[in-house]
Amino acid sequence: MLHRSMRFCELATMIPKLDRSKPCEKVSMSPTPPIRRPVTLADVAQGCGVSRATVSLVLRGSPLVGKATRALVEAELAKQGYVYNRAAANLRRRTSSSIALVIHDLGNPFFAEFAAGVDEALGETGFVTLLGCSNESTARECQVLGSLVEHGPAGIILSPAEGSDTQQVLSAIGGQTPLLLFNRDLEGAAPEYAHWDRLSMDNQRGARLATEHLLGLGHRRIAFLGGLHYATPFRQRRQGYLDAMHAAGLSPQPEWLVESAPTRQEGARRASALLQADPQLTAAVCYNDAVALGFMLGLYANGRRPGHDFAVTGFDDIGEASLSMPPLTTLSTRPRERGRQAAEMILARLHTPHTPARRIVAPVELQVRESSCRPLFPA
Amino acid sequence: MLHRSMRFCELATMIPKLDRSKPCEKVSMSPTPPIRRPVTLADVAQGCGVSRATVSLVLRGSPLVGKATRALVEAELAKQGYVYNRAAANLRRRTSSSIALVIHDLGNPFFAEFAAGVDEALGETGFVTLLGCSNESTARECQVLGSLVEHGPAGIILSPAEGSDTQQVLSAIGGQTPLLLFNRDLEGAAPEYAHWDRLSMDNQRGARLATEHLLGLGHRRIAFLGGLHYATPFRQRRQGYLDAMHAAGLSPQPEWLVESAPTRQEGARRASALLQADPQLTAAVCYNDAVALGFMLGLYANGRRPGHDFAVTGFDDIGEASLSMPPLTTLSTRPRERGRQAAEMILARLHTPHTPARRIVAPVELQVRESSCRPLFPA
DNA sequence: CTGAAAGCGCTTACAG
DNA sequence: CTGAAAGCGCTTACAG
Repeated sequence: MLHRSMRFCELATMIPKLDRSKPCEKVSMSPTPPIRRPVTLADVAQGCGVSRATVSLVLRGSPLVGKATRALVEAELAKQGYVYNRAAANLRRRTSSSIALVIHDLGNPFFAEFAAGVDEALGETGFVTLLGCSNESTARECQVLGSLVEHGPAGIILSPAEGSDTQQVLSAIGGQTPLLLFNRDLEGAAPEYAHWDRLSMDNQRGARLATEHLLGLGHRRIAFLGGLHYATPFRQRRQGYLDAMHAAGLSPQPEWLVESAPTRQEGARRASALLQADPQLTAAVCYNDAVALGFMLGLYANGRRPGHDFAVTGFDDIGEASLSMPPLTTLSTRPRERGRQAAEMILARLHTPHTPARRIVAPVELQVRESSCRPLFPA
Repeated sequence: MLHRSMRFCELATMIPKLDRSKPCEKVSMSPTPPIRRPVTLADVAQGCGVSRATVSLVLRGSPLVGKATRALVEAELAKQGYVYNRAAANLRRRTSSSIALVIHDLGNPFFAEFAAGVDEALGETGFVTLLGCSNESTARECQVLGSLVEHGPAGIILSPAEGSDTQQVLSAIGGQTPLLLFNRDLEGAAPEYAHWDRLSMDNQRGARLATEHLLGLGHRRIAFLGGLHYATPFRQRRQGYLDAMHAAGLSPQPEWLVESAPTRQEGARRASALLQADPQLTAAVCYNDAVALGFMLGLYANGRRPGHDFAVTGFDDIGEASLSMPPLTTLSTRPRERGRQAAEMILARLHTPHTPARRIVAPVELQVRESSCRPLFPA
């Protein structure tokens, strides 16, 4: 931790000093506007002949200050174009008005939507989002956490990179700041830090619902496509699929379980192989909507018609499945709402720091399309 | 502006005061770890019997401090788990280590990738990203800018909401902080603020290249699909299409120009109508990859085979077109690189505040697929 | 090479 | 109802 601090402090020396100290000598021919020292409370106070304290009280809407004085000060604030320096106020009050949000893959629209939800909810409460992207690297995650924590966030929302563990995270943030884990768990569970809140999706139940839906339509040869085995959500979703199959007395064939990166590209690429491995397949549960969409394109390219001769369902992590193409019956995870929920959880933690950790598993909703097709090949 | 400040100041009173002042009375049975007052330079200084100044010098890597002292201090820093308070340092030094990033639609993967690029490049320089989402609302954009500017960012990167104008933005940020406009221009050009940097994509040339590519393959009846007329990039892209068509001596039919929201849903929905309006169409330039992908699905659903009997090209804003389905010849805009570029531009502005504004139009690259098809219906 | 002191822009008891 | 003063956690000339 020492080294981290050191490194970032040294980085600070690279940051140019914005020299706003000397009032600008206005050169009339210069087309660029002069850089002025930002106006402070003291400037405003002097401008209208009251004390800094009074100006501060006006700003904070205190009832202690008289009507006339208030009007005077407000006019002066507007006139000088005063901008509140929240960093200074936070320092003095020992408060924070920011929350750090560390995302392992912002390029993934699921997490982008999540981030938008977090920011939206925080903004409504007067908090600001400190963004950090780890790009699925635990090393970068540590750096980013270390850097953000120096800005004194009141809390951290972390969607951990694959493989990041409790000790790493802990030593990066120092154990003072409340943390909320989103979507994934950390490795190396350390029970003494079980006070971290958690928010995740009910992946297992969702996959079970989707599989049961297909079984209910009469499908028997159902594939589970996409996702990589090291990801927690993958294991949970696959388990839900297996649960439903086993409960129906079916043994999924090994070739029905196909791992792939959770992308359209891979979904599309797997279609031919899957249809060759078992031409009798009539349905698939897809790991997420990206895989499902790619798989649908792959089906088309192989002369199949999803929704007519092949049933596809999948998790609608990203919102892609809400595409108006009918075949997909989807499992909705509503990432933006999850973002708002995460924001509310971490803010709640600030008011009640000593409450036991909350572990929320958000429900997943099956949205059935009319066109969900029955199998062409009876079992 | 006054009212804005006021509102946010009042919001501040909602922010709970993290009372870290009194050292925790450790209750041994409590399972939650004690909240300690964060350790400061003074604590460390006292802990190893040097002055605060010395500790500060050690942190900042100054050569002025002796080897032995340095080692002593470093040990103490590690022992106490010191976390640098960058806000305090920034206050004292009158510097800033953050950049505000305001995005009108983070759910759009193009802007999510852009944001990731910004954050990546900023992180490498020791800066932190203050995120704000305007959700395509100019009112929220003003709020968000007002809130972020109170945190004293060294610069602002703004991807403006549709319809936001110079005066609004200016009065929200106060005219002191350097600003970079990404992707869109503001309405109500005010020449005195022409010092704002701009970064956008060469939409017109890109669309022209794509159209010329199709013309070169022999296509004559080419549609331009998707996008909404009020968006600047739409008008630029459509203009590029029109330029190429006119240069080839062709007059695009009115029914070839179809506006729609830039989504897969709309792209898919427009396919049938477009094929009915002119069954002789052999190719389309799509506004972006979302539209193109939806349109491809729509073609399949209408019994056409993109890449075989219909040529599709489009802007690959989002990276969707890099889907391994062959039909799309794409125009790459590389949003993540644009993000890095924006970060570099705004950081450069800090070193050279009085340089004239830079207006960069990033090139767009045509990536031709082998499978680009020739028209089935000769002109 | 190290320490005492002033100050960044705010807030907040405490007098008056 | 208003003002003088202390202090949040740092940095930085300036002495020594």
